[in-house]
Amino acid sequence: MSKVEANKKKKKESLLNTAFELFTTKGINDTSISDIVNKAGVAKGTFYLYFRDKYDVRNLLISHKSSKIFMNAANELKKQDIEVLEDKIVFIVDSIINQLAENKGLLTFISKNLSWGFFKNAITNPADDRDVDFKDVYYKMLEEAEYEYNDPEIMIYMIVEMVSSTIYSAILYNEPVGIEQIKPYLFQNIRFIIKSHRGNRKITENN
Amino acid sequence: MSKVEANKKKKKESLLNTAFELFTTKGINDTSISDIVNKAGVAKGTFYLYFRDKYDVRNLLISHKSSKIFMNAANELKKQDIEVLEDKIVFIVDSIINQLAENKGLLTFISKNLSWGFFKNAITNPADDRDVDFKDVYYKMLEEAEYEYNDPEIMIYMIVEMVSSTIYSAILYNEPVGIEQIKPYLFQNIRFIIKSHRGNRKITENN
Amino acid sequence: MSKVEANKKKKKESLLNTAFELFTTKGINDTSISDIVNKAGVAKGTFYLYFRDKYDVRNLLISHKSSKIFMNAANELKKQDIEVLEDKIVFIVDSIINQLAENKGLLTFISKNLSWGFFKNAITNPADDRDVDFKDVYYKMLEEAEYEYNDPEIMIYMIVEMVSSTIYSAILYNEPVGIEQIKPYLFQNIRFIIKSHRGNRKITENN
Amino acid sequence: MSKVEANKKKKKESLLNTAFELFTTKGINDTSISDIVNKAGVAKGTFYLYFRDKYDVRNLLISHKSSKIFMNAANELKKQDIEVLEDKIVFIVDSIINQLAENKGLLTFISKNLSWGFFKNAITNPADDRDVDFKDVYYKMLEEAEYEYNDPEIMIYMIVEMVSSTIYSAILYNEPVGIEQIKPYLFQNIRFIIKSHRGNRKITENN
DNA sequence: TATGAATGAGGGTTCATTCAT
DNA sequence: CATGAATGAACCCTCATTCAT
Repeated sequence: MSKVEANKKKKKESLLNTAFELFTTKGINDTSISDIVNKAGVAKGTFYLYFRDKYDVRNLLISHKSSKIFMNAANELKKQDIEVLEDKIVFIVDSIINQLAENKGLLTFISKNLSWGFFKNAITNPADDRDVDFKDVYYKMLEEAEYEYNDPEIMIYMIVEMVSSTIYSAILYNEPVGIEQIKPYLFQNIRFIIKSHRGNRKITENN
Repeated sequence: MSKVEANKKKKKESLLNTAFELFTTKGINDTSISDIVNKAGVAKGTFYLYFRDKYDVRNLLISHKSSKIFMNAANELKKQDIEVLEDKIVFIVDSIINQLAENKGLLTFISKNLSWGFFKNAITNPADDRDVDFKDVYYKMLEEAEYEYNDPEIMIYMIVEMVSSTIYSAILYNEPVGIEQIKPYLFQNIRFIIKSHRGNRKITENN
Repeated sequence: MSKVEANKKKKKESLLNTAFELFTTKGINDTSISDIVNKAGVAKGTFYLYFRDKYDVRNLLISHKSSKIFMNAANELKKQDIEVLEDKIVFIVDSIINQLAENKGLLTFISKNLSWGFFKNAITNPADDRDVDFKDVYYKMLEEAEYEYNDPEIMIYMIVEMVSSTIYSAILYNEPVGIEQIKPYLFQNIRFIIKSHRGNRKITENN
Repeated sequence: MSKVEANKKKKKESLLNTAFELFTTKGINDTSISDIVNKAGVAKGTFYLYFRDKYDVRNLLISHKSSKIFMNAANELKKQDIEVLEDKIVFIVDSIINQLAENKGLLTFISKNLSWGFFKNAITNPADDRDVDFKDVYYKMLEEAEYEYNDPEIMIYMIVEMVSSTIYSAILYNEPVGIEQIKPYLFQNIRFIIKSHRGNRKITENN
């Protein structure tokens, strides 16, 4: 029984991995279900046992992959000794950018398919146990911060949108300039956005 | 001769309009060339007299439509009596946002299909005589400004990307909040971006 | 399992037969894949499960059909008691001619589509287990012959080309004369070709 | 008026030449009428003023081109001082082979499209004033010969078929051997064919 | 569960032919 | 005579989906 379960999981996993590879290399439009099952080495009918269609696969992949990226960044952050909120967020963004710069297929895939609504949902309702809850991390960071912040959701929205749209062409096409040249401006803007949402300084026991 | 020429223009125009309508309602992936020609009332072969494929149509449409929007904004600006660079740009952005809020199909269409590389090309190499040269307008605004500006291309890139990505979900889904609530933050960020690129004050005859 | 396999074979066979019928009546250029599948009573997609395109079908048909013809001739020869090489080859040619005279569609089809390169390949690399290896038979005949022969490949090439080109218009159009009137000349020429390639008489135990 | 006539002729000529170039390089199946008129620089409708379809063009071209080749060979022969019929025919064949070996596109074109019936018609009913009457030349050669010949039409048929089918793969693919290696066998066979049709020696005034 | 043969609608594209100019 | 815009039938081929095994 457990063996059967394991086998099923393996098959699903294999389909997801194969689909991801094809989506990031050929694009989702040019990837057929035939392509996926052939490469994964399973029968066509099997695909429909696990997924409704390829867009179903895409959604799962985006959730997993973006969650993974964020988790990596969050884990990196933990190892550091950073206190100020701005520094933390910039650190995370920097880590995410670096991961995406290393994996341009993934960047294309996510950029072309990610919408804010979906992102918000994916990141706050983890589909998989191993997926991280971004919202938790974010609000914990805010709690630990020295200041209070107004409209924190708008704040993170602006940051996410600015970052996600800005890095795409810089990483992929070095347009208008390479990602490393964009970073200083980007980080400066992030800091500004955060600062502009800043409220009162919190009164803590330490003060 | 002129009659034939006029007829050709009309036919091409008709195809473009029909394609636009279908692209904005059904999406480009779900729009077939058959759909377009059927709705436009021409034969299938006729499509290929004017366009290479539907992506060719898409590119032309994006160029025309985004140029049109910008032109409207620029014309509005002329009627105002605004002097400061920040104010001018915010005014233009505001006008563009308002136009897109009025035409959500267009917003979807442009957002899903516009890339910076293409935008840059389209807007600086107008395909049509009636299309405006955005670059000209931008650099003229810089010339007239009180200050000099560093890396003006990066500056406009950041603004364009931030605006284009931010307004999408706010206008279409009121997520995370409605566009009117986003605007103050957006404009504030724009002003900050501009300010952070500011160089020396220019020495003019008036000083 | 076996039932499925049998069904597949039947379907492929059906497509091949239908294609053959259409190719020989309408010609390959005027036969579309739609024609084939309609007549065979299968779906269009099914065609592509078995063949790459109609030229793939053509090649298979030529291989099978020409192999079949030759096999019939060879089998007939076995029943005879013919010793001399010239007589053997003339017998085979005669048998082939008679078969083609009986089936003019096949003659047209083969003549219009057979090239020496393809023939050589098809006949020496049988695609199907049931297809005969012409080369084997030929070289065995040479071995059993009383004499040795120079350039046997050129010899058979000349014979094949002369026969194949000569009989076409004689059989189909009685031009310049009917096939029966051509035969004496043809056989005479074959004998001459063979004789002109003759080398030494072999030394056998009987001598 | 004459100028108009000349212009018409020029246009037709241009279409024929262009079609020939395309037929010999891309093949007749892959050449569309659009291709022809585009390359020839005339309007599509113009094509239909001169030809019924592309097969009409093909037939004209085959007549002209094969007539031209034969005419060249016959003219070469005149310059020689050859008396014996066998030598004359071998000389002509050799000349034709050499011409085709120099122009492989033409060889493919003619081989793929020439049938004996058509050849006979084309060569005995010259379409153009400048086209040569092969039959005349042939029968004149027979008249001048030392012997009488039986079934001269079969004789030339056998020769033409054997030559035309034999040289194709030798010239184009060096299969089974190159054309120069085939020639000795070919010429030997031609001589044999002629000899085998030989009748009585003619009684002439010189004897 | 897993298979993969079969389907057939529908996609993009080409092209010979016509005909108003 | 010459043009070339317009046609639309017909082509090849793909592919998501089903279902008997």
